[in-house]
Amino acid sequence: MNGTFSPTLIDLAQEFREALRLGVYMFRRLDPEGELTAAQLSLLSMISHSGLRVGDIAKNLGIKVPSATEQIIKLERAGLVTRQPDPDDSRAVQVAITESGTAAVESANQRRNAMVAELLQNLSTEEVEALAAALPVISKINSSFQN
Amino acid sequence: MNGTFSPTLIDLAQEFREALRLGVYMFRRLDPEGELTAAQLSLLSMISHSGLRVGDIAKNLGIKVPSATEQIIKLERAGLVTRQPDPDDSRAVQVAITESGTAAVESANQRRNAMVAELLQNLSTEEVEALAAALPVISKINSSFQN
DNA sequence: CCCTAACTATTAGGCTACCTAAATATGAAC
DNA sequence: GTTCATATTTAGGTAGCCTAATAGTTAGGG
Repeated sequence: MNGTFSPTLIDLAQEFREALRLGVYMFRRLDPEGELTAAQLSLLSMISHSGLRVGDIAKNLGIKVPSATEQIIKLERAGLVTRQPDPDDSRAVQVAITESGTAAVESANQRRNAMVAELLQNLSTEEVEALAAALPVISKINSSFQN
Repeated sequence: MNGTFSPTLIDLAQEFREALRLGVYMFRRLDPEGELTAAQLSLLSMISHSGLRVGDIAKNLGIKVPSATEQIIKLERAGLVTRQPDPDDSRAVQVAITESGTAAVESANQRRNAMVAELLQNLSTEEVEALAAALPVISKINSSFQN
């Protein structure tokens, strides 16, 4: 399964892989003195419009259910989400964001977006355009990865 | 510090941040039944051409020195790198890859690049080009993040 | 010289965010 | 009304970071 791909594609793959690695570090650093960790912000953002069941949260985040439970319990202790049995299926648990959760998301999002925007400011117009054009592609790649 | 950026830049920042989050999961999944973890592969790839000191490795990976030491010790135990005092400066430690380390890097790189290449195959020519154009930009952003 | 300050790496201890396997409880189907 | 499937939690483990403290080495100034 190795000669199957063109050399240029393999090169791009390697470069993409390295970019992913760098991205992991950038994402982590985007969590300064923050009230919310990056993972918590992702979870909260997801349920900010409507509550979801634990399993759905895990699926959307691309993590296993116990990992989602763990995060949710932490957020519940912090008063940022509530957990209530799903009225339609008492096996399931509905997770909803609280007012203070919403406030935390907004402030964290603002601060982080400002941080990122500051980094993006150092780019040339062409670089910004190149980045903007590629982001949907990255999102597409991720979808196809999920299976 | 919030009205400082143009709305489009803020939007891009948000989109970029989400792409980073997706990237974190993709990167993690890129580590199947592998002999090497993603972090180990990055480290080994870095020293595959010439040995480096622990501090340089940490710097290049964007992690702190103790974290690099930890990884290096694991790799040494696995027989993939050697550690020797730097002849020019006995405070420092030269880390070099072993033959079996080189073999591990090659096989892991091949398998992972093939995995990524498979994902990239589903993209159109334009999408591939967009991605290729953006990767250097991402790398640049990361550098400016390092300070 | 030697003493102090600067540097390099390691050790110790801690944390986040994942994971798998097993337990619990509810729902569904025959 | 068992039995099988589904949803979540609990328990225990791991990777990969971090900071603070320690030990050894080098370099510079008096």
